Amino acid sequence: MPAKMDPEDKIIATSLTSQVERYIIALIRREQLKPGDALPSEMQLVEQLGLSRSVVREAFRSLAALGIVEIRSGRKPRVKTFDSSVLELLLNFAASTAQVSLEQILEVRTGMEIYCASLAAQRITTDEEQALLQETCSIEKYISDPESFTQHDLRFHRLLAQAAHNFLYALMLQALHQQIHQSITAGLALQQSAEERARIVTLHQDICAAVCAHDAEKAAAAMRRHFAAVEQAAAAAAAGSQLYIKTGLK
Amino acid sequence: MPAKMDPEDKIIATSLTSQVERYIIALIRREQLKPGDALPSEMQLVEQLGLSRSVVREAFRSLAALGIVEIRSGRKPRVKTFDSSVLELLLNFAASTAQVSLEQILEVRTGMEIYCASLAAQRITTDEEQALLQETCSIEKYISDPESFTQHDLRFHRLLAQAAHNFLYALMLQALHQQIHQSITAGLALQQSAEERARIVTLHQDICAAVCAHDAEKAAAAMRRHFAAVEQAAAAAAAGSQLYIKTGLK
DNA sequence: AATTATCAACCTGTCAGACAGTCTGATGTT
DNA sequence: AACATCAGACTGTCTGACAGGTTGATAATT
Repeated sequence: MPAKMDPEDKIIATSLTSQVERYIIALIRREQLKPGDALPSEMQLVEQLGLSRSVVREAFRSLAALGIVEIRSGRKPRVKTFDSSVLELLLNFAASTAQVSLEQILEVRTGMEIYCASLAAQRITTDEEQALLQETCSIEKYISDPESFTQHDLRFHRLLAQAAHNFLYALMLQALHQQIHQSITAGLALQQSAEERARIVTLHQDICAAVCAHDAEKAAAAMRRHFAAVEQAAAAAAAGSQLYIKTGLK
Repeated sequence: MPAKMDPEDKIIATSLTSQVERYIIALIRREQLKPGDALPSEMQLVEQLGLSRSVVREAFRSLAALGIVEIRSGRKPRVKTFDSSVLELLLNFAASTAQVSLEQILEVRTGMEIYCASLAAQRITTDEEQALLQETCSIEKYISDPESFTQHDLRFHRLLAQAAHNFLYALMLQALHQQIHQSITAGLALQQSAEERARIVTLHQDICAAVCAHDAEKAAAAMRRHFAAVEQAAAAAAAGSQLYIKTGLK
């Protein structure tokens, strides 16, 4: 076991596994490996580093958990394409352990979506305009079906994030959306009334129009109005449920 | 840049280790464990689930990589307090493998900071006002020392995130800041001229004043101006470096 | 009695070897 | 040239073992 530990490293006191993690990350960076590229197999690294297989295995599994590499039985580990799943998992966990509240998530989403709308207005392509228009119609069409309505609403916002042509925005918003959607289906969030949904349709049409007109200012303003309405509805719902609790009336 | 799911996700990759991961997460949720609470030891879970120790170990290490649990030699695993380190690691990796560009990070930061400023204006406490004011002075004071200047600039924005009283904002902005700071120190980002720094000081003073005056509108507007300036400087720097490359002149 | 020192039990970190199931690419067949 | 087959490589899981860190109760000291 030629695992030479410098005494100076004891301050960091990192486990061998963590060191191997960093080694692999450094390897990816050094070799400029791209998503899909193969990494050394466990045994190759074992021989190369003179460590036991457990250590190398755990390092790979940790990186897999972070969504950095992909490991599947029988195949060499590969660099993985980044996606929102890890972020979703973390957000989900943070929310379910009450370290982060739904209000906080919604606030973050608000800030991101407003700016995202103005970016989308500047960058949207004609194809994306088509898709956005169609989705806006779908939202209106399914106004009476809360389930589909929510579904199309989320899709609308996802299209907008794509139109901003910023991968990180699409990624983060996707994670936030997923978390919010989950809260909604769990009945933890606002139940929208028909009037509220009608207003939301109008607001979405405003957003769509502004974005397609490449008017960043108007798009941001419309999105601001949208989230102001959402916030208002959420506050009303919270107050309403309290009233319901207090009075026992509907 | 599609945020679509791979069709290979159709069947959940259910290795035993992944199942144990989910089991532990479910356990934390079910028992409503809070950060710092102890989890079952490896051996306890081994007996409880009738699996080998490797499987349980790898599950714990994966969760540790995600920042969900904390494992240290000799001690039982504990639920960990959420922090930005995982997000930083992921962002750092995404940036270094060119899956995400610095511009994209900066854009996300822009959207978040603008809204964050308006939230801060509504929620800042007098103590936080004090700290913000002091930091604003520090920025001005160290205007001639780029290193300290950047340091205080980051601190200013961190204080603002705290004043917004939204843990998620603080968390995400911290991760974005760290990544941007790293790019700056690596010389990958803009080198600010003295005039630019002077302008930034003014803009920070504007932000500070608006926030302390509890004027959300003005705070957002000031922050927008700030990032418009940053963006402009970045664009100029990019054009300048291109010019430098092309002409060989300074 | 209060404080400190000690130690045993528990726990994680690492190593070694083994076997089963999966995947890939080369080989051979049609 | 297209296809079927198969050996080799690779990961998933299990068992057993030992070193070293951590903790809390017990014993020793003041």
